[in-house]
Amino acid sequence: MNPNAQVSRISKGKRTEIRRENERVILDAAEKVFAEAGYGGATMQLIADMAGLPKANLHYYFPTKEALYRQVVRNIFEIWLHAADTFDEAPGPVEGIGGYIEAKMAISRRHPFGSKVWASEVMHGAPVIQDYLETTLREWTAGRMAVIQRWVDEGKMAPVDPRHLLYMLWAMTQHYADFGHQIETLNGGRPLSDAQWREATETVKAVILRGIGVV
Amino acid sequence: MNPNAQVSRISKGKRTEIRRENERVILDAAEKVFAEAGYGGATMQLIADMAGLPKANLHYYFPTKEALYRQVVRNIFEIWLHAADTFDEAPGPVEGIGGYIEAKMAISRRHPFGSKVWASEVMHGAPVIQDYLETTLREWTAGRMAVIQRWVDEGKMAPVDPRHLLYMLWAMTQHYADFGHQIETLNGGRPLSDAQWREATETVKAVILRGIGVV
DNA sequence: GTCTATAAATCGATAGAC
DNA sequence: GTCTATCGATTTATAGAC
Repeated sequence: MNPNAQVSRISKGKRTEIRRENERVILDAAEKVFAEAGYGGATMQLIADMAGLPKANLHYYFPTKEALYRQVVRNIFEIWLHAADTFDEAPGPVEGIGGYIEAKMAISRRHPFGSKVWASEVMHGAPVIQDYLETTLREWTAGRMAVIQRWVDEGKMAPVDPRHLLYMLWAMTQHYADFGHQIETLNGGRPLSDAQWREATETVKAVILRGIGVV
Repeated sequence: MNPNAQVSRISKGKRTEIRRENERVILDAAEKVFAEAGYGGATMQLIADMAGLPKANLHYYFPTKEALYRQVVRNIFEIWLHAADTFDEAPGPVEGIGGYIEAKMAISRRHPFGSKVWASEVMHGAPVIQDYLETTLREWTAGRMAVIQRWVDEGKMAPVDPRHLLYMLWAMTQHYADFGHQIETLNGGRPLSDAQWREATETVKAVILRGIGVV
C-alpha cells in the first residue's frame, strides 16, 4: 500500500479547503488561549484541546508556537488598521472622531481576545510585531495626526495635540476589551448589556466631542 | 559544629533586617520580570539573576512562584488605592478630577512595571486578586462615583455617567504605562521627556475638564 | 541564612505508523 | 492529512552540605 494513497483520493481543492478550515479553527482557539493565559502561559496542548485536534496537528499547520502566535497578532493588527476608514472620509471631527470611537468600541466588543493579545504583545515590548510598529503603525498614525491637525487649523475643533488625542481614543476604547473582566466584576459579575455598551459608547463620545470643542 | 551557629552569631534584629532587605530586592526584580515576560514567561531563574541571588534563596523567602507574584500584585494595588486622596478633599471637579489625572499620570511614569503587572493580571481574568476586585475595588469605586454624582447634582459639572468617567480616567492614565513601549516607538524610539510627559498630562486634563463642562 | 545539585513534572517539537 | 508515543530541554521546587 502506498502511504500517499490519500493524495490521490482527495483532490487538490479539497485539501486546500481542509487546510483553510483547520487553520481557522486553530487560529480561533489560539487567539482565545493566548488572550487568557498569555504567550508563556499558553500551551500547544491547551490550544489543541480548545480546537478539538491532536497536538501534533497544530505543528503540521504551524511549524512552531511562535509562528502560530505571530499569525494571531497579525490578524488583529489588520482589524485595527481598517477601523479608521471613517476618519478619512469624514467632513469634520464630529463625524470623523465620533465615528472612530463607535468603530473602535464595536471592535472591543466583537474581538475582546484579539485586543488582549495585542495589548499583551505591546506590554511585553512587542517582540514579534516591533517592525509593524515602526513602519505601518507609524505611517498610519502620522496620516491621522495630519487629518486632525488640518481640522484644528481650519477652526473645526479646539487646538488639541493630535498625538495625545489619538492615544486617548485608543486607551478608552480598548480599555473596554482589555479590562473587560474588571468592568464585568464591577457590573455585578455580569457582562455589559446592549444598553450598557450603548451608554459607554455615548459617554465616551460625549466627553471627547465636548472636550475637543465641537458640541 | 552546630549548623545553627549563625543564629547565635547574628541577632534577631539583624536577621529581620536582612530578611526585609532581601524581600525588597526580590520583589523589585520580580515586578520587572513579571511585567516584561508575563507570569508564564517569567522564571524564578530570571528573577534570581535580576536580584543577584541564587534561585533557591527566592524559595527561602517566598514559598512558591505564585506567592511571590501575589505579593507583587498586592503592592501595586495599594499604590492605586492611595492615588485618589485628591478626590475626597477637593471642593469640586476641577481640583478633584484634575488632581486625580495628575496623580495617576505620575504613577504611570514612576511605576510602569507595576501598572503592567496589574493590567496583565486583570486581562487574564484576575486569577489572583479577584477577591480584591469584588470587595476593596468595588467599595472604592462606589465611593468615588458618589462624589462625582454629587458634583453633577450640585451643577458643578455636566451630567456625565460617573462610572464610565472613572473608566475613561483609568484607561487614559494607565495607557501611558501599559502601552509605553508603543508610545516610545512612535516617539522615534525615545522615552517621553519631562516636557512631553507634561504635555501629555495637560492634554488629558484639558480634554477631560472641558469634556465634563468645567472649563 | 546561603548555595549546589537534583528530583519531579511539564512543554515544545518530532518520529513514524496509518 | 491524522494521530500516538516519545525525545530532549526547561522549569518549579526541594534536599542537604556549609
